[in-house]
Amino acid sequence: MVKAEERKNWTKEQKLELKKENEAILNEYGYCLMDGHKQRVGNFKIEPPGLFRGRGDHPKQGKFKKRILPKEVIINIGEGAKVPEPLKDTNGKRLLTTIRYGVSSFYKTYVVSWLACWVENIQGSYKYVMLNPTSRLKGEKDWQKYETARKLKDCVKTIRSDYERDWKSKEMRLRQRGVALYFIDKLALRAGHEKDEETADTVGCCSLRVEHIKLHEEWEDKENVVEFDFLGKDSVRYWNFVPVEKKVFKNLNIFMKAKQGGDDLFDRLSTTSLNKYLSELMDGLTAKVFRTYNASMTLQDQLNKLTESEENVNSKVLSYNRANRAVAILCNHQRSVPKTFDKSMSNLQNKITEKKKAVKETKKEVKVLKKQLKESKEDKTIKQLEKKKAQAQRLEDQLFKLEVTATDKEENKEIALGTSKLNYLDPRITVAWCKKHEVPVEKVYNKTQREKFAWALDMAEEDFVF
DNA sequence: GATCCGACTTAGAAAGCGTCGT
DNA sequence: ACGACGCTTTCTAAGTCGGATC
Repeated sequence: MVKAEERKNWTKEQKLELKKENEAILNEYGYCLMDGHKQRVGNFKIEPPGLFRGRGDHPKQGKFKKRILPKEVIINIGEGAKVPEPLKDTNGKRLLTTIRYGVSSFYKTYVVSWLACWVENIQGSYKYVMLNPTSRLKGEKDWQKYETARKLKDCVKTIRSDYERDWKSKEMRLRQRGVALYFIDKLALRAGHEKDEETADTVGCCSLRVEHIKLHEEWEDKENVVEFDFLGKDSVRYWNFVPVEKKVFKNLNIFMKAKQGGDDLFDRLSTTSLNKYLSELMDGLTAKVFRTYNASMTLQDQLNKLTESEENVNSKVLSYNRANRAVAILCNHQRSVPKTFDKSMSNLQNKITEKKKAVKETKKEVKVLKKQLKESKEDKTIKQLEKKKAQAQRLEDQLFKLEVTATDKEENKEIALGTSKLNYLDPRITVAWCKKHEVPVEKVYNKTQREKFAWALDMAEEDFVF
């Protein structure tokens, strides 16, 4: 392996050659044939050996992740498909790989979608080579996910009144389930499975411990406020003050009674039993469906609230980003402040100052021309004035755009929009909004996103309702 | 019913790369 | 031609969840 530092000093020719090499690798290994269709493969390169970098306070951080040998890799190919030529080591010895023909026929009643897999040595878990998100298979799955979430719309009312009823149940188990489900629904918390000691200490809804919440009867002129403070997925901190219904507040008091900080808040509840209950309420319903449902609903609501039909495209895009941001906040999608944030922000401010100056000056020039015109009605001056006016307008538009960008940037400082855009927001909402407000899709989706959401771009109904 | 296993989605950071001003 | 900057792509860890197994 060549160090990145060294690579920087390579000549243009060397860099070009590397690029060509990578292209050749992509062409040879980056695609597969599925039902006769050529599909992009996602991660077709095996993970190189190195130090394991867990996130947060991970007990196995720094452990050596070993090199995976060809014999450890299982390839899943169709029966009768051509077995790939085994790679050879430096001595010309064949490095054999396990081939598994149609995994479904072995012991499964369903067909898996992975192309290859191996077992990793840190947690002993499987790693898979799968298709790219642009593939037909992944697109179909994505569509299915949103259809399940949309189905929830029809029964969410009943589910909500059911869990509110459960807050008064005689059975503690049902009260806990009712409160937990309320959190999952209202706050878009993750299910929160039990985890072993070998991973960072993070929690979701069902695994919340007493120490993760504080009850405030009053907090900033609100009543019955629950303060959440815990580390969620990827050790991202969830810290939120939430006013809740009195019954929920009282129940939490009961759940916490006679418990230590380290005890489970919902000691009579497991993700398994919760999901089992949910699946009885609606086919395909699980805890995570609520996240998808509430995220997409929030986007749609916010777009309706924030978009003004008379606005120009830039303000509309700002509105879109704000709606997207509301979802990211709901789902707690954070990022660390980019290293270059302060610098790029001050660059932007400088640009704004300069543009303001330019606007001012151009307007002055317009005035001068107007004065001239009063004195002598020359054709030349009329033309000049028109030109100046147009220039002033152009500059003002540019200024406006810069100011919008600055607002957007500041509001986005510590919030990651990408995750919700990619995983939680039904793309058909976005596409319909773009159509309705005559915003080019390119303004809200980049190339990758457009490729991934090709299925929705094709459908493109203007009156789509999630 | 608890725990394990396998397959899949979701996640933030790092690396890569094209563009733009100098 | 060159480096800074910002967006895109890659990387792989960390979740969810259903079914098998203990």
